[in-house]
Amino acid sequence: MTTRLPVIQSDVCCTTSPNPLPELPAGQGERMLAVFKALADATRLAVFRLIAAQDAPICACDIVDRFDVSQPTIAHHLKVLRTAGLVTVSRHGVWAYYAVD
Amino acid sequence: MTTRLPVIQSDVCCTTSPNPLPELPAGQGERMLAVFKALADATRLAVFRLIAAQDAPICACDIVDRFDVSQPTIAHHLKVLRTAGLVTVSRHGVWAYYAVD
DNA sequence: CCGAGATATTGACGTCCATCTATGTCTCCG
DNA sequence: CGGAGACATAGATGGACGTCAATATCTCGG
Repeated sequence: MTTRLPVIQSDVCCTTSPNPLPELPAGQGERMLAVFKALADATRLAVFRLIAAQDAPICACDIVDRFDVSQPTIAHHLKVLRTAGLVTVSRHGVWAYYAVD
Repeated sequence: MTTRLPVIQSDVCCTTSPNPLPELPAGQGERMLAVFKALADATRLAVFRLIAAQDAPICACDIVDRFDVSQPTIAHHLKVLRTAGLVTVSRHGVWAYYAVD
């Protein structure tokens, strides 16, 4: 690990000014933040990993069965994952099938 | 996008049972969650991206200068990033230099 | 149509957390 | 040594969010 020391002038912490924060394409910063927020909850991360582990879209009721939280909570988490662009939903009759996007 | 339909039996939402949630090596689930939590804040994500954009470790004071939040808030964010294993700190005298881990 | 069931929405509530001010700790210089 | 400055910590506070119960919406079978 090479440091940038030594510091020649004693009244400044470093000789070279740091690089600026790199710009991101329009909307990409918000997208990235939304993805991290979506996966920053234990339940929601597990829901996403369960969906990602499937070979085919998984029914919402099967997701509800596998967690100890209520059905509205699962529905809320699925909406967050959908808004973040992480999963897609396709409805067939009364059932909703989720898959990774 | 191929769905798993049609459903033959009308009283169940799907014919095959979903795959279980895959197991992760010990501690890896907590680590992954900690990383997502650490990057799930706008300020903290920007701090991390600023550190990652450098060619050499960056001084903490240079980070403070680049954001509109107080010095204790930056110190708090840096501690979260450090705890999540995303950055490392090396002190030289009174200055602290941060780099990606 | 009407009832049953699957999913989504609403509103309330408790907890977590980002932020601040104030203060502590540590290092260096005169 | 003592003061100044860089960074960390402590405590308080306001807002964000995960969760639930209740309810709405939608679809299908009888």
